[in-house]
Amino acid sequence: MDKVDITQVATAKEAGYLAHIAYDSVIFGFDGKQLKILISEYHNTKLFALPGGFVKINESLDDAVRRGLRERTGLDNIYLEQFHVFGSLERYIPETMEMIMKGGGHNPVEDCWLLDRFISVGYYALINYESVNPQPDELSDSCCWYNIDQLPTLMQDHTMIVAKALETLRDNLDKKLVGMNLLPERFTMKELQTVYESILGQEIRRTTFQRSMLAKGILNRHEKQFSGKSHKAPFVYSFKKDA
Amino acid sequence: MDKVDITQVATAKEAGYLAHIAYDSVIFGFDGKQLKILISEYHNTKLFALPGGFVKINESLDDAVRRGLRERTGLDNIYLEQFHVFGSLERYIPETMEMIMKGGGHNPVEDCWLLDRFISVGYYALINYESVNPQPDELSDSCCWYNIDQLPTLMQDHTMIVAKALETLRDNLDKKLVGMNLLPERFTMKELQTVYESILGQEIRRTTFQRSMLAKGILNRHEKQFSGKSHKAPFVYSFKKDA
DNA sequence: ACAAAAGTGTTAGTGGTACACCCATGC
DNA sequence: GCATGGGTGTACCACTAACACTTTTGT
Repeated sequence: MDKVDITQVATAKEAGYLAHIAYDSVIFGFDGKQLKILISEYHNTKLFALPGGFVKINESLDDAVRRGLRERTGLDNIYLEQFHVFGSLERYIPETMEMIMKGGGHNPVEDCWLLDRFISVGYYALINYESVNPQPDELSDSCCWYNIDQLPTLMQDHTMIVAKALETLRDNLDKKLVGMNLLPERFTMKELQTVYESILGQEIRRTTFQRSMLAKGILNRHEKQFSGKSHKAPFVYSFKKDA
Repeated sequence: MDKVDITQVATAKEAGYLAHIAYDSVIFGFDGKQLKILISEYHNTKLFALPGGFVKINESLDDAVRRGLRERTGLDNIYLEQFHVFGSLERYIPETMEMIMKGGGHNPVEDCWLLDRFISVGYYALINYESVNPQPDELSDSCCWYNIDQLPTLMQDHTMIVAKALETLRDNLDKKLVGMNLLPERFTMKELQTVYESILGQEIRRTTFQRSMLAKGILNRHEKQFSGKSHKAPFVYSFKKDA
C-alpha cells in the first residue's frame, strides 16, 4: 500500500503518518462455542501482538483503525469502540520495535520515528467470525484466532490492553447490543447465552437468561430449527432491525 | 515554568513535548447548588476553551494531566478519569491556534509545531469546589467556574467534549463514588441528592433516593446539623473510608 | 398554630432466582 | 420408553415507586 518504506525515513511526516500516536485493536469473534481474538506474530521474533497501526496525516483516528481492520479482515462497517488510551512511560521499549523491524528484514534508519515513544489508543471490534479470513500484515507471519483464555504471552502491555478491552466489553454488555455483532444473522437462545457466558467468564442460569432476553423486546422469533439432535428443536432468533 | 517559549520553536521535541498529542480536561465542581466546570478565556480573542495541555517527552499521559490540574487548581490527588479520544480531522483548525498565540502576544515561528494537527484525550476531574482558587495559565485571561447549563460558546469541538464528559459521568454515577469527590467531608442527604440531580439533569424522588443511598451501606451518619432554618434539622453524612 | 423540610412506614409493582414441570426429538 | 435439551409456570425475594404519615424546627 505505502510507497515509502516506513522504516527508511527518519520522521513520521516523511512516512505520511502522525508521530507518537498509534492504535491497538482487540478484535473479538465468536466461533459458536468460545470467544476469540486476533493476534499477530511478527516474523522471526516469536513476538505476539495485537493488530495495530498508525494514523495518516490526513485521516481521522477512527478511519485509521477501520483501515487497519479492513486490511486484516476484509470487512467494512465493523462495530468499533474506543476503550482506553495507554500513555505510560513503561510501554516505551524501542528495543522491541527494533527487533520487529529487523525480524521483518528492515534495518531502520538512524533516529527512525518508529523507535520514538508512542501513545496508543485501544479499540475493540466485534466481528462475525464466519465471514473473515484473517490476513497478516507486512511484518507479520500470521494473524489468527486465539481463545480468549488461551492467549500466548503478548509483547509489552498488550496483555493488559486485552484485559481492559474485555472489562469494557463486560460493562457494555447490557447497554450495547453486543450479541448482534458477534453472531450470525440467525441464532438460537443457547448460542446467545454462550456469548454472554464467555464474555462474563461465568455461567448464567438458563431460564433466567431466556426470560430476561425476551423481556427486552429486541428479538424476533422465527420457526424452529431441526438440528437432527435427539431433543426438542430450539427456536431461532434474530435481532430486530431498529434496535 | 518552561524555559523555552513554546511558540518560538518549530518542533515539539525542541519544546520538550510530544507532537500531535494534547489533552482537554473537564473539571467538575459543585457549589452546593449547581454543577459547574472550569473554563479558560484566552487573551484578546473572546475564545472560551477547556483547560488543556501537552505531554512532556518524559512524562506519562496521566502525569501530564495531573500537572495541568495542579497548575490551575493547586490541588494534588485529584479524582481523574479518561473518557474519550477526539481524533477527527474537523478539529484541526490552525487559524484558531494562531489567533490564541497572537492574542497572547506570541508570534509563532514558521511551521510551529503548535499549528500542527492534534489528537486530544478527554479527561474529566471531580474536585471539591471550596478548596480551589482557579488560576489562569499564561495564555489565558481567566479560568473560572461556569454552570454546566450556562456555558459560553466554546471553541472548536469543546462543547461536544463537555457533552461526552457529562454523559460518561452519568454512566459512572452508580459504579464510582462520584459524590465523594464533589462534596466536602460532611454533607446532608439533600446536598448529595442535588449532586445527583444536577448530573442527571432530572429530579429524583426524595424518599426513594434516601432509601437507596442508605441501602448501599457506604455512608456514615453523624449527629444532626442545626441550620437555623425553620424545619427539622437533617442528619449529616460522610462516606465510609474503605469504600 | 403553622409552614417547611426531614425521616419513616406501608403497599404495590417489577424483575431476577430457584425449582418444577412439560414438550419435542432421536435412539 | 428414555435420555437430552428446550420452553414455560409458579412461588419467592430484593429493590424501587408512590403515597401517606409523623417529627422537628423557627416564626
